[in-house]
Amino acid sequence: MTTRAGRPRRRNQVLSREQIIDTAVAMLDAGGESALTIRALTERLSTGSGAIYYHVGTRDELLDTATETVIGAALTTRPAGSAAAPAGEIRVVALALFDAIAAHPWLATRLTLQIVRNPVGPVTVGIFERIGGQMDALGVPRASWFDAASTLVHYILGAVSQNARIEGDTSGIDPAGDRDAFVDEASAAWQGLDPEAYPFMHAVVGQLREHDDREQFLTGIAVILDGLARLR
Amino acid sequence: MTTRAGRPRRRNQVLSREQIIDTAVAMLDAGGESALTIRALTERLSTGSGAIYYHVGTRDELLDTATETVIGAALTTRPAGSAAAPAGEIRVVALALFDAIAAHPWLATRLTLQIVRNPVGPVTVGIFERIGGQMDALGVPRASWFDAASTLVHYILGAVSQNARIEGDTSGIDPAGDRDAFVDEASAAWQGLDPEAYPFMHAVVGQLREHDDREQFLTGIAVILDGLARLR
DNA sequence: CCACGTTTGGTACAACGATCCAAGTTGGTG
DNA sequence: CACCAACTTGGATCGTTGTACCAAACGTGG
Repeated sequence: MTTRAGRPRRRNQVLSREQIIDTAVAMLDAGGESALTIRALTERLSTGSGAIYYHVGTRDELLDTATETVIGAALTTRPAGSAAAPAGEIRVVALALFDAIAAHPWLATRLTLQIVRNPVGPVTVGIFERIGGQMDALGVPRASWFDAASTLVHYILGAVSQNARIEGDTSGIDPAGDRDAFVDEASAAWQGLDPEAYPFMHAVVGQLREHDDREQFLTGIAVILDGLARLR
Repeated sequence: MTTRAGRPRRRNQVLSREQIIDTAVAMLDAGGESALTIRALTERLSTGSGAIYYHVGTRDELLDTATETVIGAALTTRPAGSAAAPAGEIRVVALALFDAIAAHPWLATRLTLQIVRNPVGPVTVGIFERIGGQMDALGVPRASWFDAASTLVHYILGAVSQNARIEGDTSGIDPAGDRDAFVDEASAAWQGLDPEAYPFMHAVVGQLREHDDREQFLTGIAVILDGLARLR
């Protein structure tokens, strides 16, 4: 019970970097990106802004770090347990990202922002390596590996970002109710469109009501895998 | 040359809504999202903030409106000239969006933000209708229309957003030089990764150097169309 | 010519991110 | 045991932002 440090706690460390990041993620989850202010963070941690900047730097760097932390954790799911089929491995990674963004909707914009500004960071590289590593076993010719992996990554990140939902308040105890209300509103809006200008939207409004986001997401992956199979 | 109004200019109208939006888009193109401040906008238009809020509302609404304007303009390319092949029509729409985001990089985050917050708006509906309208001619079974169109839209918007490039300053007279420098930096970073932990990144670093964004984007669409052909 | 709704320019305020600094804390050293 | 130096912390401060609000200017219909 003494202060013997299992981890290399160097000198006086009342506040840790991980603590700040975890709190930031919690605040982002609770109220979205606008809820993470330096002031609110210092108040919740009972500290000053100096400590925050000392440990994690600027607010933008904190958001990047939070993104890397969450995505990194999501990517550690099933670190190649028993060698599964390559298609299955891709599905596992894709669903891990899908669930991560469902739990942390603020990732929707932050993820693309990070990919655009820093395509060399651990987020992009980690996802790409994990997906691309299956190209060989998938039978994709070596010359098309980059194109094939890019197609999958673009689809996965696009679908995952666009499926994010932003709830206005934290009173949403029933997530299914939120989703139903959202689908109701969307289908009502689609139905109200001009049928002659938007024939397709009217044709599929029924499928909108019945579809399952997760299933549709996996269907898209299956479609792309089918398409990739023709590349050989 | 008198003040005879061709369009219904109602009363005293020194400042028009379109003027504000066009100026906002120009400022966004020049310096990114952070460059569009109400103050800078009022200064450039030689007016006050009251006029801005009267015409276009809050800053967030202005950004949404700017997004709708740019995307709407991009979607009017080839409003069904001569009935082309459905795959060609999809390519036209996809490339229009690709070029739009290349010309306006700030769309990368704003587009997903708008889709997430308002999936019923003209942006989402316009893209969806334009892509989905080709499902019938493409031979996709009616029951899969929604899934198929969603797959395409998710891929297109994902790829297009992730391909956006944000330049730091406006001194980039040579866009090709910017791109080469970017690819050089990225490939150097990929090369510097641990080859055992990231074998795939090392395997495709050569393809990264040689690839063309636009071609790769179209390859992905072709892959998905191939996959959709198997749905029948 | 008057009156009233429309449009405009500017002021004011609260909140934000970031910088800076002085005080506090701790482990090692003599 | 005393002391120093580096590390860590909390808060005060500054410049900037979005936006609510208001009074004057404007022009059109009566």
